[in-house]
Amino acid sequence: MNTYTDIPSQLRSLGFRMTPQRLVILQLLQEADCHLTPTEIYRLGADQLPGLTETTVYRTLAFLVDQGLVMASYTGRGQLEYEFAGRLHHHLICKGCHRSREIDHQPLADLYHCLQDATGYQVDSMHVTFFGLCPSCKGDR
Amino acid sequence: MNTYTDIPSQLRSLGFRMTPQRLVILQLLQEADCHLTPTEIYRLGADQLPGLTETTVYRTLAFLVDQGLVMASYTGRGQLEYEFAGRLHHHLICKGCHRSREIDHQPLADLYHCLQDATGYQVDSMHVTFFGLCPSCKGDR
DNA sequence: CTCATTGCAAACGGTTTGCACTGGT
DNA sequence: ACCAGTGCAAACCGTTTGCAATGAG
Repeated sequence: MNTYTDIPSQLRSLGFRMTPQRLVILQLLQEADCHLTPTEIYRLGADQLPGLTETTVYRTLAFLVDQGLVMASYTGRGQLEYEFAGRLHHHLICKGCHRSREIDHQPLADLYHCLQDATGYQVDSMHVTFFGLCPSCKGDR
Repeated sequence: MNTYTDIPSQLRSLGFRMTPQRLVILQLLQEADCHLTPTEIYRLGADQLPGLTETTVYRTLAFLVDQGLVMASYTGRGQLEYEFAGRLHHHLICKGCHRSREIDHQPLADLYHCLQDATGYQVDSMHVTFFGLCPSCKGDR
């Protein structure tokens, strides 16, 4: 996976530039322990880098996803959410409190192979989101 | 599961009403062999029932999801997609051509139990979408 | 007749676009 | 100096809301 420090040179070698905006957004995503929406990234980013615009946030996120540095997922909050693509893992979202919990990739690995064999698809979305009710919300319903 | 014909009385017994709008939208979803977006449902529905509005489509879909008659899912086309909640199945979406393919529920059943045991969550999202490349798109990349 | 449901119009919020300017290399 | 990347403003599009009118029961 990508360590943080070699990303700038990695991008430069491909003809891209490392700008303050990209740095701030990458740092935010790397330091966050949860998904962030474009709006959240814009608010947090504008604190550190006044003048940052939402346009740039969207363009930067699309760029980082293209480069495989960031992953997008939909967890039901209405906006896509983004996170640093560091580690293979998945999410289990509570429909009650919207809190999310990580799931290790291992239990899904077999399933992926099984799907590939059965369908002929090259299953490359290594990020799956499940929905359910967490233990503390289970009682409420 | 729900057969189509008993839905009207099912809703009436709960104090709701069966309107032409709800009927048309239910029929569309039941006859479609794929997911439909609110916009698609509006266009198809307005053909059969002139005067139908987008507002009504959105409200009706939310209502049908509440009643458990319809399921929503996000497949990456930007809008939520809806389908009749008849059968337990999942989807595998091709990132190349956006065509989708059904996956039987069986291979995932074990995984759900496994997740429930490991996390304590009551996993109730019985609809998962995977992404990948279909056999014919695999060559293009 | 009543109240759930609809239509209309307007607001809303997230996202995208065009274009001139800026700043990384 | 060049061109990738940004800011700004406006457009865009899907979705939601308020309110009066409608029509299913």
